Amino acid sequence: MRNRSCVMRLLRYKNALLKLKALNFVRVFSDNLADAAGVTSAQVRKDFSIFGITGNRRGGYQVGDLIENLSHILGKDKDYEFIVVGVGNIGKALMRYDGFEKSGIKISAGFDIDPTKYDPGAAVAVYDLSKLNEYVVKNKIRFGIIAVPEFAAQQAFEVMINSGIKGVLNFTPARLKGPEDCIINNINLETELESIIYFVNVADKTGGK
Amino acid sequence: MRNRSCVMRLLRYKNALLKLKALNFVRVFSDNLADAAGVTSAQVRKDFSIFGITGNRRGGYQVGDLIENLSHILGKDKDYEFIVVGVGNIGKALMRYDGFEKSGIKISAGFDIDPTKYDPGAAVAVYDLSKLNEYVVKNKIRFGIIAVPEFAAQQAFEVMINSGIKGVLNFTPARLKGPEDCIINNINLETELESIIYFVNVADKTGGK
DNA sequence: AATAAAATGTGAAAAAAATCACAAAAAATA
DNA sequence: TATTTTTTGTGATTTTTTTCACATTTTATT
Ligand SMILES: NC(=O)c1ccc[n+]([C@@H]2O[C@H](COP(=O)([O-])OP(=O)(O)OC[C@H]3O[C@@H](n4cnc5c(N)ncnc54)[C@H](O)[C@@H]3O)[C@@H](O)[C@H]2O)c1
Ligand SMILES: NC(=O)c1ccc[n+]([C@@H]2O[C@H](COP(=O)([O-])OP(=O)(O)OC[C@H]3O[C@@H](n4cnc5c(N)ncnc54)[C@H](O)[C@@H]3O)[C@@H](O)[C@H]2O)c1
Repeated sequence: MRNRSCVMRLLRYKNALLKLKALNFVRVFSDNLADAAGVTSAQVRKDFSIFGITGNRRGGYQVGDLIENLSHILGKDKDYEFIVVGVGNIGKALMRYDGFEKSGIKISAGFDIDPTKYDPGAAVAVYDLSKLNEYVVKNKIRFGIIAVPEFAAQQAFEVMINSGIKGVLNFTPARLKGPEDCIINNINLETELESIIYFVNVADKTGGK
Repeated sequence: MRNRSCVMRLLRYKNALLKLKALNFVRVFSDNLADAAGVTSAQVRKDFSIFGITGNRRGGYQVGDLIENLSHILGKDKDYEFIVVGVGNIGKALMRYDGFEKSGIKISAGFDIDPTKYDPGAAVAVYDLSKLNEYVVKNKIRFGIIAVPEFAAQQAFEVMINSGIKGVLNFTPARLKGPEDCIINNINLETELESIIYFVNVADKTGGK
């Protein structure tokens, strides 16, 4: 099934393959990909089977072909632009990161309501939130990142949706409500840290110190 | 079962409950929590059932009791300190964030190999990586965050493990290898964005025009 | 006090995901 | 060319997770 975790695995396979390709690998086996992605080889083959990706019995898979196949399935034939709403700690960290390019992702602008954040001349320009609609429509942006304080998240989201954005990565703890056809991925750093605490505490109790 | 997604849900319930408490709510029903966490009410009750949390038939749950129960299960009776390794874009964003306190989380120091990052006098001090062991041992730190470049991730991880750290949040795309008893949570922002692209593209093709 | 209404708690059922296991194909070897 | 070895591809099986559905309990109402 084309569920989230399956797609996340495909992305991991693709990243592992890109590294193998950089090392001039030509062939790869499901076992290798399994190790790289932290799953079983049967899982790798099953995932490929679901998406109709085939290899060569006894010969494994051609690295180049596999990357092409996965890139096509994952819609990464071309580059995609994201905007960031909320140019604070997280927003800035994302805008300054130079590693997205190699994944075909570009952060093309930031938006904020704090005038001290505006910087239309920067490498990644920062504009007033009121300019978002115009910018998104003109540049046909379809993806955005929400990095505003929690209380402003739903409002920022609605501005984005109304401008035509179809997919967002939400860093706030808020659970956004919007149209069915908008994809929302949530990252909650607090709960990530809290879950680590939980599992370490459990290991302490059971695994015996 | 006490698996990751179940624990993540409990954390979401707890966060929703803290907000309800702030609004002076006394009672809450599984339906309310379901809405807040984006799951079904049966899921909420099943989760509680697994952990032996009970409410009052017809009367729902007492907000205060529930928070206490969940906090106990989730091991959040006291505060926990994290260190950050790699004080770059992401590392700094985390160290400057002032919202962790309310979850009982404190980022107590940062470590880097770049001398220009050292800042022992800062609100959250930044030290040379070589000081990590001493600091972690002395302060009995058990949790850390990895925000170094990918190539340095495994090395940084090993320094942390050897100092006694038991749980890490890893922002690099690297798949860390270490002892069984160390908890590793991975956040891969690239694949998060890429998966959004995938699902929006799929929705485009199937869902409509 | 009897009846009705509302919400929990949980086994049973269903759905989803992962693993197994092995025939089929391809390559290597004899 | 025949045999052996290796790895894929996938139906069947198992495991895990979620949902269903309803008896049970509690509160409210008459
Ligand atoms: N920084 C972290 O490490 C961290 C950790 C956990 C969660 N978060 C969450 O991520 C989000 C962002 O955190 P942060 O630390 O970057 O916050 P921040 O306060 O540093 O930045 C928020 C930015 O959003 C801007 N803003 C406020 N309202 C806005 C609006 N309506 N439209 C556009 N911009 C607006 C502010 O001017 C500010 O620049 C928060 O919801 C926070 O809860 C952050
Ligand atoms: N910033 C983002 O938005 C973003 C997005 C996706 C992924 N990531 C990943 O997160 C990680 C951090 O990204 P960033 O943008 O913060 O990087 P960065 O380059 O801004 O910061 C990395 C820091 O780590 C330090 N460092 C290098 N080697 C070290 C070592 N061995 N020990 C201790 N410190 C060391 C560097 O001096 C630097 O200060 C990277 O692995 C990156 O792939 C970041």
